Amino acid sequence: MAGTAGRGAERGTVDRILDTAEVLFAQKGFAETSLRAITSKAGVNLAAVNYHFGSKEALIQAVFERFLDPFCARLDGLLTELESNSGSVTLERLLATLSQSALAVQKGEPHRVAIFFRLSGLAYSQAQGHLRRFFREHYGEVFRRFLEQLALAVPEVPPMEMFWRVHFALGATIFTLSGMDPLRAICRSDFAVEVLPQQVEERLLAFLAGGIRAQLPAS
Amino acid sequence: MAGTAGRGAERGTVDRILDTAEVLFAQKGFAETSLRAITSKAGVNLAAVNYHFGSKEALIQAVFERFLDPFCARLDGLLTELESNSGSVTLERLLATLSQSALAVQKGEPHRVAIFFRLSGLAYSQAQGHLRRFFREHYGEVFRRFLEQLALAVPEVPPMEMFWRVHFALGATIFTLSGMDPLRAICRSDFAVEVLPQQVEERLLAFLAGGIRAQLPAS
DNA sequence: ATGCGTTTCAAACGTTTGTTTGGGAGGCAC
DNA sequence: GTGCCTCCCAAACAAACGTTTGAAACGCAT
Repeated sequence: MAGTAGRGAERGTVDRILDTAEVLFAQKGFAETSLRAITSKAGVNLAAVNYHFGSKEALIQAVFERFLDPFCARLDGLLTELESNSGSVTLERLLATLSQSALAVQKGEPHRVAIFFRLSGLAYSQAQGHLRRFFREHYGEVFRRFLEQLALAVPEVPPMEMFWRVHFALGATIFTLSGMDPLRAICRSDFAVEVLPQQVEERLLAFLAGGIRAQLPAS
Repeated sequence: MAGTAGRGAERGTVDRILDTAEVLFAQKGFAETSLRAITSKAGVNLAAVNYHFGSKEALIQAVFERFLDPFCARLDGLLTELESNSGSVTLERLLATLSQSALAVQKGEPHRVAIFFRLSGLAYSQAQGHLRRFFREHYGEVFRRFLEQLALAVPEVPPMEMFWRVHFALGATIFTLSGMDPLRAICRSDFAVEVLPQQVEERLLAFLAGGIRAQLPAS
């Protein structure tokens, strides 16, 4: 076992593995991506993965940590900022905060946003146990605080109704953004229009706000 | 190779394989489910899969066909019914039609609805090529007709905007319903309330209608 | 009973998988 | 130099995978 961070000098083995793994995982899924595919494309030895990370499972978790740690740190900061200006948080502002946190952590590489959500979608549908637990333990607290602010912003929606609507919104986000590139390609061929990721984000936020504020069902 | 349908008498090998495969695929994903796991749990010989279906890929497609063929047939019928009553289709009615089609094809086994959507989600995120093509070729036409009716029901949303909102809605649906059971469990422990699948459906439809009709973004 | 097509079976096939091994560079302390 | 620790490498490992094989068992018409 060794330190999990590159020593700061030139791009080291650990980072080359993580960079390649996140792309391949996003393209083909976890089980469908072999360590040999990762290591050969990264230009490192096959044994390097088990040496630096311990196992394939640990590598998968490391890939997520590199995404989620800065994301949650950023979100955490923005949330405390919002909490200090008490009372005046709108739903739109809250959603924008969320997407800002996601965008901010990908410095200069917008295509990594798609990878980020693609991986999240895979984690949600493929995670048998170890990833689910990992998420809840590491990032559950920030999520709970976000829900608190959300209840404050939209008090007319009762808690349990909000619980479900948050998951509907989560689904729409992950699902769409994980297939962002193919969808933009369809849009290009069917409507002859080039749609920027930022415009997709605007559209999505409008949709989510409408859904969360929707009229309550009869029951 | 042989006929792909059981001969009508008692539950045959082919059906036992399909029944087991759909459950295991939904639980663990396609790549993570081995033919040995399927055949041993189904109580049939390992070679039976390759004998009756030809390959694992063909088995996956067969599982989807058993779900989607009746679903699309049902949806197709309901659509032509709506098309005859020209002009007066509301968005809510259209969404209800969709969910009716999904519910109707699972006679007496409501838990299969969850499996159905879980598989759809997996197909969307794991499909590398063969499944995507398969869907587009077999069920693209019905989908196009549904979009047509949708544009008629909500004319204030321009086509391209609607394109994105449909995929947002698709994401919310597949994502949530594929994780329906775990979410209901959380709801039970956090709110001490038992939520029926039908109530989830009502909530989802309200959310989707709100999102699709949401105010258009500034851009 | 004989023959034929269909289905089942245990066993083996060749690959590919994640992981482990033992040795050998390279850098730094002493 | 000698030791020591970190890292890299080619090779091998055992296990699991999808698929194929050839023979046995079945159903059914003749």
